[in-house]
Amino acid sequence: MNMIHNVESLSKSRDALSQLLRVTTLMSADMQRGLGDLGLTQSRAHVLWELGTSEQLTQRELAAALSVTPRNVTTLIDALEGTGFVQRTIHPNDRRAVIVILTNKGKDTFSTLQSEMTRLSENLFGDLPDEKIEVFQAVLTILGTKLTKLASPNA
Amino acid sequence: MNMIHNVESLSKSRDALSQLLRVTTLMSADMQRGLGDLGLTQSRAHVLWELGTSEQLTQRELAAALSVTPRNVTTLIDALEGTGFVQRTIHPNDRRAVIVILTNKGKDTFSTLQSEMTRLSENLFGDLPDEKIEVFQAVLTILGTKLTKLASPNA
DNA sequence: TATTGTTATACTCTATAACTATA
DNA sequence: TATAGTTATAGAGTATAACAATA
Repeated sequence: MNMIHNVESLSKSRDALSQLLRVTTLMSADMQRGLGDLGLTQSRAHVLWELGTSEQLTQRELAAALSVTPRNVTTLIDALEGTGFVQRTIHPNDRRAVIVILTNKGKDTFSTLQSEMTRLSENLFGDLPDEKIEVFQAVLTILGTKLTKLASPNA
Repeated sequence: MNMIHNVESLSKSRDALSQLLRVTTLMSADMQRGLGDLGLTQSRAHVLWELGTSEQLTQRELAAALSVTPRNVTTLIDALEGTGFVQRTIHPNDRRAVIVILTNKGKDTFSTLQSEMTRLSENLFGDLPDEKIEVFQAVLTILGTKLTKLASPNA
């Protein structure tokens, strides 16, 4: 397959990656602004998102879901509990474990996050023709597969 | 334009955004692994990238290029100087200013970063047909424009 | 003996405010 | 008076290691 060593192909790939990184940066900045208005950081919003999706989780489960250490979860839950988004409750069967649940404020904020995600997605993709979105998503799926393999080469 | 309020369109946009975020996360993790092997963090790699692209910059210019405070640049340059990637030099005309340049190690590492970027881009896009890449990039360009407008609504 | 979460400690990125040296 | 960079201070995310309580 000679194409791979073609100069034009090289810069095409480079351009695509550069632009993907640029959009990534812009999107991250935009989301960070929005989260700040809600009194959240990205890490704390991740916690809220997991809890909103799963209803309730132990800190251990949160650590796994977020791919961070249990110690880190302690910090995040301390902060989210201090600002009233979540609440620690005792596990009915295992007195070592802590179950974290959303407060009413946490639930409301999770709803807002969902709405904001929808709003942003419509803002970004709502006026694009279906065919383009489909190709865009197809490419993203391929990239996701490749990146997942890069993350765990044994898989 | 009724399409925007069509349920199918809504979930299509949501799916596209979700997948974009997923790829973003995977890519960030992959790059962070690679940078760690080089003894760099993402922030420090950004500094190296700017210096590699511009040859030399004052700390003030770096702060502007990275969109961080001058104080933050001090921290980053302290760290990069301590690990041998960059060197502070005096400004010939302005004794208040510090010009930061890459050491030989810094130059070598910048070359490695460039190679790694090319390698990753080929890995991700090298075997995709041109038409798909073109649509993918076209969509990214549109997203970039919209996100830029979101960042500065007055523009 | 293994697991859950915490205390202890440390590194990194980031910011604002006050200050020094220079323009 | 304005600018470049630093010291002082602080908040936030992250990690490892040691430890307590519980399984």
